[in-house]
Amino acid sequence: MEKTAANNQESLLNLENFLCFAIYSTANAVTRAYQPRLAALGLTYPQYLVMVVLWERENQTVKAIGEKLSLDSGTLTPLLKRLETAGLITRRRDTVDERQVLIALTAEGQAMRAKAEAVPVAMGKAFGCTMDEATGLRAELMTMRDNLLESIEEAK
Amino acid sequence: MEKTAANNQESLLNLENFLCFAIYSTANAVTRAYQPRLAALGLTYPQYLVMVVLWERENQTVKAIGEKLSLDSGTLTPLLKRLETAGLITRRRDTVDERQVLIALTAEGQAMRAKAEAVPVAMGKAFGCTMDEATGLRAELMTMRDNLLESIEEAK
DNA sequence: CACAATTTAATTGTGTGCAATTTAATGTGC
DNA sequence: GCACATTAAATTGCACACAATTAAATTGTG
Repeated sequence: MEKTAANNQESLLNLENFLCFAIYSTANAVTRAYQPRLAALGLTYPQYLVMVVLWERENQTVKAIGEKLSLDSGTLTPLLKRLETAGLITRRRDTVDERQVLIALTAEGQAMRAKAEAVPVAMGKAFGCTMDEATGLRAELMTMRDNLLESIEEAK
Repeated sequence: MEKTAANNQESLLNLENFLCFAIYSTANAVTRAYQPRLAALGLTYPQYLVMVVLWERENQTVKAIGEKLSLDSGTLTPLLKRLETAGLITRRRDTVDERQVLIALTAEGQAMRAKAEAVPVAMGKAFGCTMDEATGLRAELMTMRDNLLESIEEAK
């Protein structure tokens, strides 16, 4: 047996055992798998998530969107500008609190929702798991995500 | 009850129900959670994964590393150049097949392994799950990843 | 009410990811 | 043995992520 391989079976530094890599690699695969269907709408995967948040409720601030998606203004500001350029949303300063920027859907942005409904349906098959498995996995992941975010806060 | 919210309970377009978002968001949290500990080694999270692959076996081609991490040369080439600049690896053309580039560890790259052993141990707590939960989740995610990658290939 | 602390976005800079293309080397079919 | 396909990296261009900083508005406090 090869020495290096033997060492690694005992080692914690084994990619095969990395939960973090499983998450990382699956996330990359998700983005790639969605890409062809979202390209038909002219959206990237993160842009699609922002649109989903806006289809749930109009006139949200950048901060509110960021909290739901765990993204900061450094990511969202340029992304939202692209959605604005694409004619899907509008951005305007809140007249009551001018620190805030309110994001609203244009008619085109609203209209896209109907087409977007087909995306999760089509993608369901690609995941290759049952609805129950998906529900369970989602819950486990969200708990883990919250644990990770908490540990980041604690470290500050 | 608000109309939009009521519609969304029936809708598939509900962020709360998105397995893909749970994966995406957890992956972002993983990268952020690792960052402080990896910064002590001078590595980013993807750079750390490349180093893990190289600690498992020396003298791998860019392609071999890419297959293990599901990353292409567009991502790896600049990343590997940075690791080379940092003095952790060497890059040299295979003399037998000059299309290939072989990546090897420097003494410094080898030496970093000892420090890196502490990272998974420290991160284990941040995930907030048992070893068994982690093992099960990892297996489910890797299966799903393979399903997604397969569906991408089929679409071609 | 002055003024420091806080909050919200935007900006800057670095490092991924990935599609698409290019370049060079190797295989292959005839 | 030579055109043609295939393969491996590199390159180009675009869009995230995120740390760190900046700018402007609001809040809190004495």
